[in-house]
Amino acid sequence: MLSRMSVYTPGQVAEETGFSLDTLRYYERIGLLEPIGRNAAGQRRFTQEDIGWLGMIRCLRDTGMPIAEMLRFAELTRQGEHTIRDRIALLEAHDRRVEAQVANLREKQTAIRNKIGYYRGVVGTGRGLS
Amino acid sequence: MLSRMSVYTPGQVAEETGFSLDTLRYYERIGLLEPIGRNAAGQRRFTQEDIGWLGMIRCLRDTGMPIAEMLRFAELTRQGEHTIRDRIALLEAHDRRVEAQVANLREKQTAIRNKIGYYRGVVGTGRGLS
DNA sequence: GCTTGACCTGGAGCCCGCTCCAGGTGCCAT
DNA sequence: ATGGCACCTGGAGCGGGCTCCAGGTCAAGC
Repeated sequence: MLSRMSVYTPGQVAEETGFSLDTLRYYERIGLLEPIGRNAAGQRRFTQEDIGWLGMIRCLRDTGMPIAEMLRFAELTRQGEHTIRDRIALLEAHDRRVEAQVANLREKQTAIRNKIGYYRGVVGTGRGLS
Repeated sequence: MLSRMSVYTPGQVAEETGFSLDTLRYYERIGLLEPIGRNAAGQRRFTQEDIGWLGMIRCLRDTGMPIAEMLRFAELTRQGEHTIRDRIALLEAHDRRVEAQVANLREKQTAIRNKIGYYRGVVGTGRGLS
């Protein structure tokens, strides 16, 4: 415990973010994370900021954004403040896709529930309807 | 137009269901569809029932069910009415996963919208906050 | 009778997003 | 000083779900 100055080992970050060690390394390799700081021995030490960024990545991934587009977002972010409007546009477009996703999910879920209801009717009466 | 007796060519089915020709053939190959009827020339002719089943497949796929599990469902269906309770259980379990999916999507979407709001604040005031 | 187009088959290939591996280094506790 | 463990690297491999291809068959229209 020599540093309470908010750095985290790969293991801790994996634990906290739910990404595997391999995935964290992979994301750094492809440039989705910018190069993570290292200690004297060459081991990664993540900052609070890295973890925040990983939180964003987690949101985008979980909502189905492909890596290529997350890379685009990462690049914009690296380019500084003059890209904020582009970032807003990107996130809004994504938000719309998420909305569509939810709508589709709900629609299909309704159909599945209808099927369940139909099956219940069949077992309920003890005789097949189709 | 020799048959109005409800059979459909692969092209028509692809059109209607949104599955590609290759995907339809693939699904038949792996047993997700049972063997599709053929005309004299060996070309597939889908029935209304086939199309109905494809509708179910579409629901399950769009809600993220893996093919392996759809195969299990297909197998149960083929085995007849005594598997209906199992089918209900399978669909209910899936329905719960869909519910969780939607909840997760909504949660992440909220975070994304917050980020958009934050970015708006930044461009709005013309000065960065982070 | 010839072209065009929709279809057929078996099998190879592809993309995505990781995941695993071998071989090696360094820190820490006993 | 020795063992164990967390970590390192570059590169290969994998699983899921299609997608594409070559080479061939038939049917209908010009």
